[in-house]
Amino acid sequence: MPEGHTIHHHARLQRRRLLDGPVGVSSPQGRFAAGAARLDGRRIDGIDALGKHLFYRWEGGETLHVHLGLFGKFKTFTADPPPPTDGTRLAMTTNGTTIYLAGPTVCELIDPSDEEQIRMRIGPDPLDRRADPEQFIHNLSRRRIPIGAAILDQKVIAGIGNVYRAELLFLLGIAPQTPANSIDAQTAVGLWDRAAAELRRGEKSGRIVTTDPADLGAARDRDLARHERLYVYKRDGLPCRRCGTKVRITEMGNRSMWWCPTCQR
DNA sequence: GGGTGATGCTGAG
DNA sequence: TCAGCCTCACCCC
Repeated sequence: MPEGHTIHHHARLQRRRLLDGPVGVSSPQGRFAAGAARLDGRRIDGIDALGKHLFYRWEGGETLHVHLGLFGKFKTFTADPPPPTDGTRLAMTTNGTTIYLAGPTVCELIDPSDEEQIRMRIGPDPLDRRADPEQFIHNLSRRRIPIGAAILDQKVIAGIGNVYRAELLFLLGIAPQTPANSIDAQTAVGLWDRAAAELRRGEKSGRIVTTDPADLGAARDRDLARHERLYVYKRDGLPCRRCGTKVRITEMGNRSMWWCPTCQR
């Protein structure tokens, strides 16, 4: 699940659940046992999301850094949590809410200089109100790589993953092979604005929906079936929803990229 | 019950 | 460029 919208979604929900009182912390799997022991029983003062990174501010000055990677998942229970699975790295419990974290790439305590380094190496996050779109435009202008590879690079723009990159380029009608530095400023601003809008939409529901429900005879995003939510992602060989051309798949930036050769020129 | 793939990223070579 | 790492849901038998 984890692109930027997921991370911000979890941050928002967990702020609501976890900031109320002392948090019981453990590591059922054991791989975060030492960290859990340090945090157990303390309060959380705040939870920040930046791109695909989560930062938990614990009472006493500790910062917990979590990155879900490809497999990481949070599970939240508001009553009677089941026993944690073998892979549960972190369990947090407060006021009847239990949150399990399994499969993260990163779950570690960091100090301010570590956090500074992480912040230095990621680009502007469209879900961050203080982010500067000019920085994104500047970053694009300095890369000769294809736009399809550039927007997956977290140093260029933070929070975009493989689903959003394919969908955003389709929505903007940009061929993924277009060199990033040949994108004009107006198009780049359009891309930024659309990224922000789509990520906000995904953040609300916790799922990625880029299609227009009205086009598919539905009233709301949530009424769409799974296969109706996206324009091109994983739809290779199927007709483009806009023009009927077969959706293509190409490798780009080590990942599969789906696009419509007619709509994206 | 086994095999597989996935919305990510790093570090070695 | 590529192997490696994290875990689990889903498919097929």
